[in-house]
Amino acid sequence: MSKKVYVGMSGGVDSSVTAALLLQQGYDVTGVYMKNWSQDLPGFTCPWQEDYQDAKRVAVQLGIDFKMYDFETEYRQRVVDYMVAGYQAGITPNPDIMCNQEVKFKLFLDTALADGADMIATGHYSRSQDGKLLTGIDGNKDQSYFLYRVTESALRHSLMPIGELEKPAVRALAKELGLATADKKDSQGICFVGKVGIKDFLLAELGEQPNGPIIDQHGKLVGEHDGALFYTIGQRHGLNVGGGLPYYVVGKDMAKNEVFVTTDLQDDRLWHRELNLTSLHWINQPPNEGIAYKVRTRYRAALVDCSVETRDGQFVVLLKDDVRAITPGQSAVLYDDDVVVGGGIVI
RNA sequence: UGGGAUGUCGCCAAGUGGUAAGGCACCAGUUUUUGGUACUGGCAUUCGGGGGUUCGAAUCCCUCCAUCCCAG
Repeated sequence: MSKKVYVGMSGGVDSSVTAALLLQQGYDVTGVYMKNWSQDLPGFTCPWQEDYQDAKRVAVQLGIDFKMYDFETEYRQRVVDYMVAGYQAGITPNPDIMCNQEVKFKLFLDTALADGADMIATGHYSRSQDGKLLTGIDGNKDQSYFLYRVTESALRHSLMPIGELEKPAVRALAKELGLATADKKDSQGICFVGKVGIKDFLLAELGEQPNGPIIDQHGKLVGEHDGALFYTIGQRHGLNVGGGLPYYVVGKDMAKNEVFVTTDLQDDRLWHRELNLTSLHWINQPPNEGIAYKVRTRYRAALVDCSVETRDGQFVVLLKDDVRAITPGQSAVLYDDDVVVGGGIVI
């Protein structure tokens, strides 16, 4: 009897093709739409119903079973609240990483298994092999960065067939199969952000924030911000201060509600050669000191040569090159060739 | 109150008689399953106000206003 796979179908092309491929490969496929968010926001109408319809349409085309899991409550608690709390604390969290850790590869997996599935599958550009997480073949789309917090056991129950393909091939396949989502524009990870903008979202969640000073590299007051928590390291726009060169955020003092900026691209505060990580997560084995790895400090950023060590009980990544705008709350992911070792959150 | 300097888009800033550079910010779009970055495009009929000279002025003259600095 063929294996029963539950495919997370978001209503996008990637997960549509994922389902189609698994079907071709002989799996007993069931499509599942995860309803994680449905709330409209000021100036934003949540498209979840359309997405649901698109996913269902593809399922019908493929002739597979289809169902919906409602994870709104959990998504709200484990992803959105986490994100909002992070911003309030002055850091810049990555909600999509949390979504994969908590929702897709925990809640969805557990629910699917309890429902009778043998495996789950997602439309990530990444590969899951023997409990290991590998980069996607398409170096341009590789999404393994978002998945470093997934566990080995979850990977053993997960399939990511799209990871073997390049994006154009996925599109072509969707077209060839005549899938309803073939020409659909790529969607965002979190439906409401990207469309609404993180600042507007936080404003809706937290309300107006107290204004505070924007201070440049000479200690000079150059402007006023409308809430330090809205700004992140390396950010250039949104400060509303001009005059010659662009200003980049290099730091914040949440207690004093101050934002520090610089016009000097060589400013020490903008470049780092070391990363201190917390909330470490290793998929199979922890990395070894003295071995060369590569690290990625933000999605789609270039991989940087590095090594690791523990110093005074603190896990440290030593970079071979300076990296710009290292941001607390963001994740650093270690790679050993095309294998994702794991990573942690920047302090 | 004397003496000096300056006033060009929200900010910085070219332009000293020939019909308003550029940068920042901002806005729009592209890239992107976080935030951010980057890229592309848009953005002063007008040069502190009012007179005058001239075919023609932000650029010359007069005057008023504002700001800054040094004196006191």
